[in-house]
Amino acid sequence: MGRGKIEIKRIENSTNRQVTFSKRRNGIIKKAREISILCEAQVSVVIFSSSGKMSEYCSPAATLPKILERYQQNSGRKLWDAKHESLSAEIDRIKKENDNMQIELRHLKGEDLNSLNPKELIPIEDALQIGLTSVRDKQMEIWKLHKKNERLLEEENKQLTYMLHHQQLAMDGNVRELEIGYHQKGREFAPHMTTMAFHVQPIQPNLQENK
Amino acid sequence: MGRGKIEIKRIENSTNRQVTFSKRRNGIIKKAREISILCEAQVSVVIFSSSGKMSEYCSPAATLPKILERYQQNSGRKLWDAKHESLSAEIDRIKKENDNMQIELRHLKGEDLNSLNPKELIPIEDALQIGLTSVRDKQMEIWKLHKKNERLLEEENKQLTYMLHHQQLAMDGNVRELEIGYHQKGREFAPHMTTMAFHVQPIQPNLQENK
DNA sequence: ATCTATTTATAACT
DNA sequence: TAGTTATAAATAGAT
Repeated sequence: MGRGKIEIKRIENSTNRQVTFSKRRNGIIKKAREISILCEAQVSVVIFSSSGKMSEYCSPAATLPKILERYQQNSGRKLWDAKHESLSAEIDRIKKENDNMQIELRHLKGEDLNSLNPKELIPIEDALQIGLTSVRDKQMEIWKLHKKNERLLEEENKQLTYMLHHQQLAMDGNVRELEIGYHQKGREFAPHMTTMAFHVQPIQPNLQENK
Repeated sequence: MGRGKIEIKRIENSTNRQVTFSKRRNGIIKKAREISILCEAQVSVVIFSSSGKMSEYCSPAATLPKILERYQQNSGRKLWDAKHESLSAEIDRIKKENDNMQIELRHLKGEDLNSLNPKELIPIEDALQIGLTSVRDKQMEIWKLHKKNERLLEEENKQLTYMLHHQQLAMDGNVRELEIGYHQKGREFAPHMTTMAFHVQPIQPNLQENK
C-alpha cells in the first residue's frame, strides 16, 4: 500500500528500512490499540528495531506481566522456567566453585587433612611454604622501610635540634657574638635555615597507605 | 477501511465484534510478520480475544522469553516474580562469598600482599604457620604408620619364609624323616600352618584409602 | 467464508 | 525528520 508494491523481504537501503520501520511500527501499535478497544481484546506488542530501540503497546487494564501470565496458562509453555533453570544452574556452578575453594582453604589452614594422601599433602605444604615466605618477605620489606624512615627522621631531628640551638643563641646572645661563631663553624647550616624548614615535612613517606 | 467508516469504540454487536476481531487479529499478525522481515525487527504480539482465546506472533530467531528478557533490560521493569529475585539475590550473595574466599586464598598463597598492612599480615602468617605445622604433623603421622606397617610386613615375611622352607622340606624329603625333624624343632609352626596362611592377607592395613 | 466498496496504511517522493 | 500523495492493503458490511 503505497506508491509501489513492495516485496516482503529485508529492505536493503538502511534509510528506507529505518523509515519503513517507524511508520509500520506506528501502524501496528495503532491497530493493536484499535482491536483492543473495538473487540475488548487484551493485546501486548513488543517491538525492537534492528538498532535495538524498543516500543511496546499493552492494552489498558492489562499490564504485560498479567498478559504473560495468561499466556503461560493458555499456551502451557513456561516463559520463566528457562530463565529459572539457567539461574539455578549458575547457582550450582558457583556453589561448586565455592566448595572447592572452601576445601582448599581448609586444607591450607591444616583442617580436614585426614582425607588426603601423602602425595596430595606435598603441594599443600609447598604452597604454605611459599605463602609463608612471601608474607615474611613482605613483613621484612615493611620493616626495612620503617627502619629507613626512622633513620631519616633521626637525622632530621639532629639537624633541627642543631638549628634550634643556633636560633636560641641568636635570640639569647649578642648578635655580634653570634656573627663570630657563624664565621667559625655554623657556616653550612645557618644560610639554609628557612629552606631546611620547608623540607622537613615531605621527607616523611607514607608507609602503609601508599598502596 | 471498509464499506463504512467505524468509530473506534467497543463494537456492541457480539457477532460483528467476533468477526472484526478475527479479521483484525490476522491483520496485526500479518503486519508483525512483515515488519520483522522488512526491517529486521524483533516482534512479539500476544492477543487475547474477549472470549479468552489466545493468538501470538513472535518473530523468527527470537523466542518470546528472549524478547521478554530484552524487554526487561530496556524497560527496567521486572516481569518475573519474587522467585527470580531471590535466585538473583542468592547468586549475588554467593558471588560475594566467593570473592572473599578468593582473596583469602590469594593472601595465603602470598599474592596481593601489597594491599595489606603489617597488622593484617600477622594473622595470615599465623594461619600459614599453623597450616604448615598441621600438614607436617600429618605427614609425620603417615610416615610413622608406614614405618610400623613395614615392620609388621617384615616380620610376617620372615615367618612366611620360614614356613615355606619347612613346606619345601616336607615335599622334598621322606615323610618319616620330616616327622622326626618335626618332633625335634618345628613344633611351634607346623600345626598352625593353614591357619597362619589365612591371617596373612588381612594384617596388611590400607594406608591412604582408609578415609 | 467470500466479495467489494471504501477506508486506511504506507512507499516513494519532497 | 516530518509532510504529501498515489497506490497497495485492510477491512466493514453485505452475501
